[in-house]
This record gives sequence, C-alpha cells and structure tokens, in this order.
Amino acid sequence: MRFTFTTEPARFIERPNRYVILAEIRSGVTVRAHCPDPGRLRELLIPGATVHLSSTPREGRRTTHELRFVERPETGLLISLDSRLPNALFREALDERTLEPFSDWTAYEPEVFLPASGGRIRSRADFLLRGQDGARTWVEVKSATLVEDRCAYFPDAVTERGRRHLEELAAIARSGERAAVCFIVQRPDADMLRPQWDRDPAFAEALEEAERAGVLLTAYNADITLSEATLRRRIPVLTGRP
DNA sequence: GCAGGATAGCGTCGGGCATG
DNA sequence: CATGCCCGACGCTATCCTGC
Repeated sequence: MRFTFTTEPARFIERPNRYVILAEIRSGVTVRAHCPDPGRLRELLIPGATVHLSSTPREGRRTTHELRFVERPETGLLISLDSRLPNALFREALDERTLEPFSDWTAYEPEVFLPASGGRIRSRADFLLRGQDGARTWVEVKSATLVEDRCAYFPDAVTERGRRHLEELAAIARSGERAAVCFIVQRPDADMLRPQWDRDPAFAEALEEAERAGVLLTAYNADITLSEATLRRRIPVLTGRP
C-alpha cells in the first residue's frame, strides 16, 4: 500500500496526552502532531527519538501534523504508528487475496455487529467474510508495534475491550461458525507474536481460551518505508506462557 | 489521611441519523 | 438525494471520590 502523504523527520520531545505529541522539525520549530496510536508506546516514544510527521493543515484541526513513524534508535528501522493502517492493509490483502487463510471469500463486509450473546451490547468485528460454501468467518484485526528480541507483544496496554472481543469470537467458534484474529505487526523485525502475560494476563488467558475454542490465530509482520507498507510474511502466534 | 478505584478529557475520524 | 451535525471509539493520565 502506497502512502498518500509525504513526511519530514523530527525529534520527539514529549507526549502531553495520548493523542498529541510535540516534536521539533528541522527548522527548529516545535510542532504539535496528532498521535494516531493511543497505545502506551513507552518503548518507542523516547525523548530525542527520530519520528516522521506528515503535514495536515486543515481548518479546525488542533494539530498541524500527523505522527506516522518512529525510528528504532540503533538501526533506524521504521515502525508505523498509525492504528488505522492494519485495517487498511488487511482489506487490501483481502482484495488481492494474498493472505492464504483469508483468500477464499465470495463477499466481505467491514465493521459488522457480532451476533448478540446473552442479550449484552453487541460489539463489532472488523470483517465478516462469506466463503464459497456460504460459511461465515468473523475476523478481528489487531495492531501491534512493540517488539523485543524479535518477538512481537500484544497488547501494549491492558485492553478490556480486546479481551471481550476474544470471548465473543470464542463463542462464535463454539457455535460452529468460523472466527479469526489477525495481528498486524507494523514493522518487519518480528518472527513471532505472544500476548503480554505480565501486563495483561486476562487478555492472554482469553487468547488461549479462544484458540482452544477453535478461533484461528494469525499474525503478519510488515515492511515499512517512508512511501509504502507491505505485509511481509505470516509469523506464528504463541499463546502459552513463555 | 491514605490508598486504590472510578472517571473525564484529550484529537480525529467516520457512521448514522436528521434536516433541507 | 445531498449535506452536515453529533456522537462513539480508542487508551493514557490526572484528578476526584470512596471507603477504610
């Protein structure tokens, strides 16, 4: 997927709130940029780190720039910080039928309500695919940016909502329909993905339980450049406690 | 008084709904 | 039918509140 924006490098200063960062661009001016990834990002947004911003001037907008990437300090490797990108990448891959587990559809629909379970409020799945045989597959796409020792970790911060999604997918799988999670790691340097047992044990347990219930767990890493993002290869999801 | 839990607000986007 | 407004989603953090 080619990006429709261009970026300029900047030096990360601070993050006054989860949506906003301050960074110094080359002219020496400090600018406010919207942070499109509400995760914690503690390991990535370190003062002094090189980030890449696109200019987004628009009337009524409170920031002049959008945070797009952060560089890994030692290597300069680019990491995308846009939590909307994984969804777009997944959709593009659906259209091009490049992901083996998700290539056999006759129609799909984004943002669909999950079947109501127990009369509770229904949450939404990212995609609903219809197969050749008419069978339905519910897919939840998740964005991961944190990698340590070539292992991606999800979530970055405790996610009540993410856990609930997994439980709902597990219920779907038990009812005989298909359900899947697709983690998109927005960087190339991960060979596997694990849940964060210490930061969010409830999510990790729900992921294990979802797998037992028959939910398909998939993950892909991505090549990120200043001009495009490409899903690179499928990596294993390891649910067990390390 | 203190610790821990609950909650609001932060910026943007897009879906849904109301209005013309 | 087209346009535009409003509100929900997203997670971190500061602040407020509750209960001991």
